[in-house]
Amino acid sequence: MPRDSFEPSSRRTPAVARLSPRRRVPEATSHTIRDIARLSGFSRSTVSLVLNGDPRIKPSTRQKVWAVIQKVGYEPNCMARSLARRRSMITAVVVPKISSHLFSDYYFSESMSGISDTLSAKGYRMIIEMVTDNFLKDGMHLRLFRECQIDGMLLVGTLDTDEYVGEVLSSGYTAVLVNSWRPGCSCVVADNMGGAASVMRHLSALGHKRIGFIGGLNSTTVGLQRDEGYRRGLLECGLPEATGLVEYGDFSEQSGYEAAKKLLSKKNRPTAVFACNDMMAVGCINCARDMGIAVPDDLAVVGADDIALASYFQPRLTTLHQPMYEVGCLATQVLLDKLAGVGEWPVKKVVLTQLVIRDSSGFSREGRVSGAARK
Amino acid sequence: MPRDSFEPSSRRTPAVARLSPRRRVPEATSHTIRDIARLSGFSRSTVSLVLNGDPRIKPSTRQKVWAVIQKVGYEPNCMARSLARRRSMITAVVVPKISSHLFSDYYFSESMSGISDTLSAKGYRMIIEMVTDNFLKDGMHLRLFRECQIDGMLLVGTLDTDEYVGEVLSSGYTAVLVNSWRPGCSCVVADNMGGAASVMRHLSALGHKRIGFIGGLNSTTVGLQRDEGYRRGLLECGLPEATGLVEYGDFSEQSGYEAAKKLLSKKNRPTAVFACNDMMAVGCINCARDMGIAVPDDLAVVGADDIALASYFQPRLTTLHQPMYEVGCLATQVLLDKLAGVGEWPVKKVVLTQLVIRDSSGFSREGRVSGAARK
DNA sequence: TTGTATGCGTTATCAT
DNA sequence: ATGATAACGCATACAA
Repeated sequence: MPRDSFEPSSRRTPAVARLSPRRRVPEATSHTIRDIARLSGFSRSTVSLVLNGDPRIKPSTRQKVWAVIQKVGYEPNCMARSLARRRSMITAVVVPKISSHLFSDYYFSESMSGISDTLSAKGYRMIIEMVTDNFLKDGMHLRLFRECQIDGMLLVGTLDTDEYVGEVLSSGYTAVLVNSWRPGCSCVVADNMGGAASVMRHLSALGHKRIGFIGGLNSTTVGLQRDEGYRRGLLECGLPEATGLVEYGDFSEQSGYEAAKKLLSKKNRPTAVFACNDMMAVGCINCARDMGIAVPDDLAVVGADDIALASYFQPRLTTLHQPMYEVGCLATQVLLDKLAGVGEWPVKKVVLTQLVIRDSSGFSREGRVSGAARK
Repeated sequence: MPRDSFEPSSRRTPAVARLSPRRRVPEATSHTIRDIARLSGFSRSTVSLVLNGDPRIKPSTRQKVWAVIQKVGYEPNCMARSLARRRSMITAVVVPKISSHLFSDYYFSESMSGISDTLSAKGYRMIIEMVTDNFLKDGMHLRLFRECQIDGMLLVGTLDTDEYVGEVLSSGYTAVLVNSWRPGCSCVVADNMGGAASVMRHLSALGHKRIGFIGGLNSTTVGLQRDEGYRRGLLECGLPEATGLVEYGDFSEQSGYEAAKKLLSKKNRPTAVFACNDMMAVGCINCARDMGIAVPDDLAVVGADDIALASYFQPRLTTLHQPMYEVGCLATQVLLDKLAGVGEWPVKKVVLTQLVIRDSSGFSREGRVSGAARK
C-alpha cells in the first residue's frame, strides 16, 4: 500500500484521520526530503542517495534532484540525520575550568584553535564543556555520549588525578587526550621532557653549574615531564643533583614568587632557574628583583609555555615554546581517523617543543633552537 | 490494533517481516524509552510524561518509573528529543577569527566564559563557530539554524560591515549581538562611550590639555564608541577639538606604534594619549621610548580592554576595563529569555566599564574609578 | 537503478 | 491519569 509518493501537497496522510492535519505551524516552512522527492518526481530514497553522493544514482537523475534542491534551498536536518545515521558529527571538547578565565590561558586557547580548525575542515562541529563541579556531579562526561550522541571526545590538559577521565576511557567511547598522558589510550602531547632537557643544555652552555628548578603540579603531565626533563638535563650535562635546588609551586605567579624566595635565600643559591611555566618564571623574576638580584646578570631565568606575556615582560622571557596549536590539530586528526576507521588505535604522538631564547637567560637577541625529540 | 505494549523483549514488531530482525548491533546497548516502558509496565507516553515532569502523572506512577530509570541508568537521546520537540537546546556562538589565535584574546575569552557558564546553568549546550571564509561561503550562519536546528545564536564582536549579521537578524531566527550595536536587534554592550569619557576626565584631572587619541577600526562598535567617547570627553572637560591629535590604527601593536609616531612627531605634540585598546597603547609606549619620550613623565598613556598584559607591562597600563564576562552572561540571559518567551524583544543593555588606574598615566598605585553609565 | 517499507527514539495528540 | 499511535526527517536493507 504505497502511501508516500503522489500526495501532492501534504505530508504522509494517515488512512483515516484526515480530519486533523497534524502538521504544526510551519513557521519558517523549511523543506524536507519529502518535498524534494515530490518536486523532483523521485522517491525519498533516491533523493537521499543523491544527497549522500551514492555512485549508484544515474547522472541525469542526480542533476534533476540537485536542481530542485538548489532551487528551493533545501537543507537536510542534522537531528534527523544523526538519529537515523546514529552518528552526530559532533565532538565534545572538555577543558578544565581554571578560575573563570579559562579561555585566556594560552595553553588552552591555542589548542582550541587547532581543534576547531581541524574539526570544521572535516565537517564536524564541536561543543565545548568546561569541567565544573556540576559537570562531574551530573556525570556529564558520559551523558555527552549517551544523551547527546557525540561521536568522540577530546580531553584537554586533564590531571592524572581526574577520575572522570578514566571512566570515559574505560567506557569504550572514542576519546583522545590532548597534552596529557595515560597508558593504554590515545594521547598527543608536546615533548616537554625533551624540551626541558634542552633548556638545561642551554643554561649549561651558558656556564651555569647550579641550576635550580621551580616545579609545577606533578599531577599534570607537563609538570611531571618537565620535572623529569630537568633531571635528565642535569644528567646529560654532567651536573650533580644537588639538594636545595628544587621547589614546587602550582603554576601561579604567586607560587613562583614564593618558591623563588626559598631558592634564592639559600647560602649557596642557584645562578640559574628553570621555572615549570612562564607565570612562575615571572614570579621568580619579580622575587629576584625584590631581593636585589639582577636578571639575567645575577640570575638566569627560563620559563615554559611561551605565553603572549613572555615577549612583553621585562626582561623578555626565554622560554620553552609549546606548540599547542599543532598538538590540538594532531589530536583531532587522531580522533577523526579513529572515527573514520583508519589508522591504528590507540596511538601516542609527541610534538616537538622549541626553546625560544630571549633576554631573561642572558641573551640579547631572539632565536630559536629545536628541542630534542623523544623517539 | 495495539502492537506496542506486550511484546516482551523486542522492539515494535512489524506484522509480517518477522524474518529479518532489523535491529542493528546494539553495541553499547543503551536503553530507550521503550525499555523503560516495558520494564515499568507503563506506556511510552507515560514514561515520557514522567521524564518531562508533567503534573498530570500520579505520584506513585512517577516513583515507579523513576525507579526503573535510575536502576538501568536510562538517558534520553538528545537527537530524538530534539527532532520530536523541534528544539535542540543548542546555541551557536559565532566569533570572528582573528589570526588563528582567536581564543587568546582577552576580549573573546572572557565573553566565552560568561556565555558558557550561563548556558550550561540552564541546560543548554553551545557549539562554537569561527567566522572564516569557509564559514561565509557555506552560508553557515543560516545553515546552523536550518540544518543543525540551533535554537539561538550569539554573535560576538561583529563588525558593522559584516553582511552575514544582517542576514541572520532579518531571517527571523533568534540572535543577540555581544558587544556590538545595531538598530532593531538585541544587543548587549559594554559602556565604551561613557568609559572613554571617563578616561578623558581622568587625564584632564591630571592637568593634561592636549590629549591625543589613537583610534581603532570604526567598523567595530568598540572602536566607534570609544571614538565618540573621546570627543564627548573633550567637550565635558572644556577642551578644544584640536587638529592633529587623532590617528587611527587597526588594534594591533604595530599600528599603535605607527600612529604614535605620527602623533608624537608633531611640533605641538600631545602630553597624553588615549589608545583605543591596550595593544595599541603598548605600541604607543614602545614608540615613545624609541623617541626618547618618558612614560608617564613626559607622556601619559591610557589603553582600553584591561588585557592580562596590562598589569605586567612596564609601565603598568592604566586602562579602561571592559567587563566582558558580565557582557557574555547578560547577552546569554537575554537570548534564553527570548527562547523561553519571557521579557521584551528586542532589548538593548549596557554594562558599565571601569577605569583601572595604574602607572602609565602617572599614578603609582592601582585604583578603580567607576565609569559613567549611559542611561 | 529506483522504490518500498521500516527503523532511529522521542514527543504530542487524541481517545479512553 | 494513562494508553495507543502518528508525527519528527532521514537512512537503508531489500525487493523489484
